[in-house]
Amino acid sequence: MKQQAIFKALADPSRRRILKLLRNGSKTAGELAEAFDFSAASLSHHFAVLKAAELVRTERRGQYIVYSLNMSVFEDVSGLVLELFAVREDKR
Amino acid sequence: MKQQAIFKALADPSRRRILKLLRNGSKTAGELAEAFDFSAASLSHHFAVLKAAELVRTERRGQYIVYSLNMSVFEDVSGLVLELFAVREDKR
DNA sequence: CGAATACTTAGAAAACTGGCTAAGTATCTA
DNA sequence: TAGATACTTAGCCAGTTTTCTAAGTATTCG
Repeated sequence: MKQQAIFKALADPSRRRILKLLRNGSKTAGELAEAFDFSAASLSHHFAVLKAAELVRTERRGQYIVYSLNMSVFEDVSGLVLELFAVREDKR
Repeated sequence: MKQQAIFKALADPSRRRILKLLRNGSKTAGELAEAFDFSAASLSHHFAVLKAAELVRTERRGQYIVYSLNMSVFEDVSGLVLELFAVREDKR
């Protein structure tokens, strides 16, 4: 789990919006792009950041690339947040 | 609740470390500074970011300034994370 | 094969971040 | 009141991030 990559990915509002758009199911890059004003290239950059954090997974379907939430990282994220506040002996 | 301020504040590893240091109780700016290598001024900047996100509260005690976790925001943060992944009708 | 579609990668500019030093404010103590 | 202590604020600089356009890759279809 790439803690820093995850928090960094979540720091941008557009990327959080992408995650929310994916909550109800996978979407192609193009479908996601419809929700945003900036260029496909900029979107693609955001996808890359989300992928680096393993928050999303991709799958090529013909000429399309389908993005979906990586739910297994969700637990990691929840754990990280808990860890920030939960009282315990310092581990580091 | 300042969503963007919260995610931005959590994006920096030093700031997450500050939060962890505060889990077991309040600390003065000076006590916190002992855990870091950089200048008091830089630390102070990080404190300001955490305060802007309302993740910490401060209280002056004589010449010291005491920092403590603002636990009431903890629920907000958890909620924000849940919201990113939980399936539901898009609200925005 | 060649053109069209769907994305990504590269490279550059503008804005933001995170560090520093120096200077300023608040409080205590002699 | 003067000096020391504990922080914060201001201003600066280097490195990162976010956006764009242009160029490149993968896949489909005629």
